[in-house]
Amino acid sequence: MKLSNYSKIFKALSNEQRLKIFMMIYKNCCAPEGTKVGAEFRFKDESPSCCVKGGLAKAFTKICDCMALSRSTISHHFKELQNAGLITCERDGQTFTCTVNEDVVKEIKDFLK
Amino acid sequence: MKLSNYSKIFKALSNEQRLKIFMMIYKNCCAPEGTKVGAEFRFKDESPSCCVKGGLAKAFTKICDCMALSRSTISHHFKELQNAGLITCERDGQTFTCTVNEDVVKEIKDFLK
DNA sequence: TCAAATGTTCGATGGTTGTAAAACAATAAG
DNA sequence: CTTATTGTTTTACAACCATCGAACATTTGA
Repeated sequence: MKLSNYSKIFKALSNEQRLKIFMMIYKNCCAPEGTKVGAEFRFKDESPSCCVKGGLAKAFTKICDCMALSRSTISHHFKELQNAGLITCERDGQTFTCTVNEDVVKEIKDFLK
Repeated sequence: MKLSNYSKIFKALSNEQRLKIFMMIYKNCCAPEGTKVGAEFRFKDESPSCCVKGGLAKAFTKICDCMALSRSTISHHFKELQNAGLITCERDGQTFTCTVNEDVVKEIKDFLK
């Protein structure tokens, strides 16, 4: 991966609100089976461990319920995260499903040796 | 570490030029003994493996020689990296020595589980 | 059919950022 | 002593960014 690509990823994570959005998705999708998600990144009215492998349903709505940002802003942040390659979103009718691109996360960790 | 702290670190790495500066220091200071530094992050007229544990001397000048940026801009970028806690710089007379805060780097990796 | 909900797109706006030039202070070299 | 080198600070400016509200298209529910 090129350097500019890494900086693009870091830029996507450089805004605190957007980082929170990413971490909520990340922690709820990518933690090892049975891991408890810390309070900081837990969705509303959701049990402490709700790790959903293979796509988080209703991601947009769930995030909206947790954050004091307008829907248009949240939509924008999702776009940025997609654009950086960190997540993939699919919308089928009213079902907005979101996946973390774990290989990209791994590349960041490898980049920092 | 607080979420805002992580976003601050990612912001410091979100600019491509600044990321390059950081990586040049990082790869030349923190690689395991004997590691060859890739061409991308090698200083000018320096051997492929020049890993300097415990502080890189003349970091500022070396970076200046590698990049097409004004000295004031590079100074600014160093400040940002320091401000994010990624590096520590010390100036004694004409000797500008620079160290990577490896524990901070480790925290980022841990953050991404 | 009508209303509510879900996400997107657009336009505006205030704030932040990357960059350079110039002036500077401190040190080193001739 | 004078000049060159190093790095900082200040100022300025164009580009970019985060945010919102409004208008919108789609889909679901009543």
